[in-house]
Amino acid sequence: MALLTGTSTELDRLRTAGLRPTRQRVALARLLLGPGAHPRPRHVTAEALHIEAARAGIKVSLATIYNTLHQFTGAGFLREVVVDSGPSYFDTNLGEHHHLYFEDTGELRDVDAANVRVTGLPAAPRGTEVARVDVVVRLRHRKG
Amino acid sequence: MALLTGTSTELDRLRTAGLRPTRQRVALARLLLGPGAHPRPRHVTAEALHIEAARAGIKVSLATIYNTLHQFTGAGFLREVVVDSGPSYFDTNLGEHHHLYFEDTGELRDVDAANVRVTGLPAAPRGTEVARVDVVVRLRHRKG
DNA sequence: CAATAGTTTAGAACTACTCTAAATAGGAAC
DNA sequence: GTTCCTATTTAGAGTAGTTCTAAACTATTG
Repeated sequence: MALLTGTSTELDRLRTAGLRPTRQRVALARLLLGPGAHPRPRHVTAEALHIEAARAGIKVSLATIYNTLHQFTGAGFLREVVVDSGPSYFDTNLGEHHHLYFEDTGELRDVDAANVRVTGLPAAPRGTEVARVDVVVRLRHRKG
Repeated sequence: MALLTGTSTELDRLRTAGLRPTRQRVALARLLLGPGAHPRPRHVTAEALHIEAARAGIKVSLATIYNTLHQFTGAGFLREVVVDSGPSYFDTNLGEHHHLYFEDTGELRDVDAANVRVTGLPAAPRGTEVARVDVVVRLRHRKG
């Protein structure tokens, strides 16, 4: 009874994405994508997720954390965000959005793209298409 | 005579910025910022600059390349751009501008900000100010 | 030109990942 | 269930990009 409690939403999502629902993947999917897991949207680093998983009693190596984060990104469950050197963030917010980046703390906050309009950008050059337009508002502690 | 040829513009810029005009810094300033050095704007990585300097007969260690790039950035001679994991780019374009990023090749191209308008962004939260708004258009090879 | 403080350097160290090859574990077939 | 096969996981080595350290060097001041 204990093993199969809870919805198997995550299990189904994994299977649909062609990912075998292993213990590690299911557990990480619950942590990141499960209902009421953490307040979302979240911006998690591999290192942070590794620690969080360990605290939750999930035994998973760092290599698997990286593999899984990339597989989830490929499957469209997450979005990778790089704003500066240092670790990548994986964002659970899949909607169109941009970011507020606090340079002093490294904190990343979402900005719904619904209200934001970017005009005057050039057309995509021949042979290319726009994958995404990222807007990052870099904030620093007000001086003075 | 040979040692002091050329304008000493770079030398003065360094001094004004409080940077002692050492052989290495002057040589790198000429490569990056000097008139007619390379077509500009440029997006150079530390590694690429190290190789370029070596080819130009400038003996400079990689550590100094990194130090100098950061000092130049601090002095406002360069701007650091991070678009994905991998090396940082240092941009000689100091005007307001955004970037086209070719995901397949890693190429970075400037977009003059004069024509671009970004509206609907939230105000900077209390105690912070906007350091910069970066727009990155991510391009990929058109599929299909 | 000597003193001194800022610079440079080689090489070690470090961070954030990725790879490798062996062990493990889903899941289909019986 | 048991067997088999392949996907997955893992520890640990390896790598890229960058920073640190402590000693050697050099631009400037007196």
